[in-house]
Amino acid sequence: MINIKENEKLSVMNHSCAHLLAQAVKHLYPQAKFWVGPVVEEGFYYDIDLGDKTLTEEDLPLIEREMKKISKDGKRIVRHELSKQEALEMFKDDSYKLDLISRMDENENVISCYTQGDFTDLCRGPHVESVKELKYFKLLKFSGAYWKGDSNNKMLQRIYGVCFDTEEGLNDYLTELEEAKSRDHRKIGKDMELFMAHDLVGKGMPLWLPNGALIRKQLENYIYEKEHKQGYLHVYTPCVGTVDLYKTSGHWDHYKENMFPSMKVDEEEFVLRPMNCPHHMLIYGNKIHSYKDLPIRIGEFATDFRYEASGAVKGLERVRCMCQNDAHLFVRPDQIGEEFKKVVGLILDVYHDFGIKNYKFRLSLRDPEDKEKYFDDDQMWNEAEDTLRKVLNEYGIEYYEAIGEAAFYGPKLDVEVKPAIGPEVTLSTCQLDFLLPRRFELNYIDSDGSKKTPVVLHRAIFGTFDRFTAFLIEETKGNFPLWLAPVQLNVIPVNNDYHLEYAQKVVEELKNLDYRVELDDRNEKLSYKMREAQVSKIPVSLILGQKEVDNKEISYRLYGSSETVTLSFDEFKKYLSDRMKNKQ
RNA sequence: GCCGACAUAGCGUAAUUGGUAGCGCAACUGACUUGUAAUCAGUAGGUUGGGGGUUCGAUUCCCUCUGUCGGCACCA
Repeated sequence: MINIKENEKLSVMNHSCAHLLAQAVKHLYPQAKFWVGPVVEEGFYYDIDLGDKTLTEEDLPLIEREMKKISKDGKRIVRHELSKQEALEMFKDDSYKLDLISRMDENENVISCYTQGDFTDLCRGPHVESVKELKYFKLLKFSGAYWKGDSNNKMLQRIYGVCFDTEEGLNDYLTELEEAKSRDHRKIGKDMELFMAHDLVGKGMPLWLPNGALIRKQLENYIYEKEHKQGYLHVYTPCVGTVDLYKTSGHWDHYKENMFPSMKVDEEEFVLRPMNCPHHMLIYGNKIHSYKDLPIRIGEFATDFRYEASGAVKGLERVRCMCQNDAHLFVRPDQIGEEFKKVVGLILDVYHDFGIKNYKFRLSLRDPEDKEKYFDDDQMWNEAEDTLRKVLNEYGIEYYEAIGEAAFYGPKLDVEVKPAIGPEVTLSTCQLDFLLPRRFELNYIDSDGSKKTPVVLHRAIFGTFDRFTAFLIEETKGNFPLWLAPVQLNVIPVNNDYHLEYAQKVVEELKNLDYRVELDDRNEKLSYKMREAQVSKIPVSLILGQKEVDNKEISYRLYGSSETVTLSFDEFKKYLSDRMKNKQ
């Protein structure tokens, strides 16, 4: 999908369109006061204080009509330059603009504003020449948005829209938005019976149905093998811990608002765990470790509970009960680079297997101006951050640095992907932690016999199985590769009276080879069964009739294809096993 | 959590100014015996998300709870 912000021409148009929106709003609601109206990837928005007026669905078409009217009028967009004093005077009745002006740099002598007809807005520009250039736009949605993005502030009303230079561009974009809705994992998850939700279970607590559970099981087996090969030791630990455990880890002080409230049982107070690090710290601490034993990698497919804000939960993507593909790597400081490299390598390997291409690496670093926010060990931070950079550069990976986005306990690498609907989310993560091993007083015996504190890498390749599955559903649109499909093969005899026996034999043989295969022996027309097979996105459908029976062949048709291929049964089995091997 | 919208059969939807709910697909039964995206006929399926209120009467109006959706905020 096109990124408006990165397209120079469309970016200017969308910015101008935001002004056009503001002008139209001002015409319809003279009390309106305006905050900011930037261009974003999806188009533009404007944050507006409408006083007592609350926007409703019906308002958008009215505003849009007014925008068209102004556009037809065709006023030029004229730039004026003002001194800061003049600007303060000009916008003296507009507290929002005054706030913007007052925060502008004194050295920036010139402040600009743009006028189109009866409307003037403070703006850096640039803009299109005239409002008549703005013809192909659409207002998409509206919502509340906190002033300055701070939830303590008043909520303004935000209107989103998008503008194109051609009608075709706009229509294509709107079609793409519709298409995105159709691959939303929540919709496909329901259609394909992958997961469900129920009021009686509660918000953010999806139930995995057999089809979804099958996919998840494949993911678990897959990543377990990968981790096992890299020397991970897998464990099982309880979903609860005492409050004292989380006081020790620091979660009680720093993460309590994201935890379910504690429960008292006899004399102990328990919480549902929001993460697994404390349990894994205790497992490390269960033995004395030599420097020679490190790194020690403790992995677990662990169910966690987080009290996510009610407005944040979404399908499988953001849930209150999740299963993490979690591991904690206990390393010596000199092993950080090597171990980090292995984790990044594993991420790349896995993404390659799943054919995931649209992702971004984000390296979150400490803000050196704000050291108080972070665990205090300059040398550790500097060395670690350099090491992470070095590894990423060695791989030649494109990444961006997010200054000030590090966790307070250490820098981290996140892999971000864009879901069908909504903002980017983190899939994989690898976080360095200098603090937690200290809090649990973990150590290893170094070569000189002294006790040293290990560094911990928290890492999750899939992130959570929940979110990864959500992403996978949207990537594949439910058309899963053979090795993941809940039902892999569907066998359709042409005529039950004559071909059923052969079909049953084929089914049995495929089942013996561990394929998930179904026999469709209902008394329906072949075309009807084929339609159902295609609608339910079964990767391979076999059609077995007289020709196949006579020649001991099979004919198959792939999902989304209109071609039929005929092979000997042996050739077909080879074809299947190749696809399984190549994860196709 | 905040702003706004929504909740009707398994799924997708309809119901005029308030007069106790229709349709399509799926399901079930029967007939048809099928060569690549829907064979025909019939049957059953609903305390209109829960609770409360207004009213002679509520799917419809009001309150509340729960859930869902679009954003915002959050995501040690």
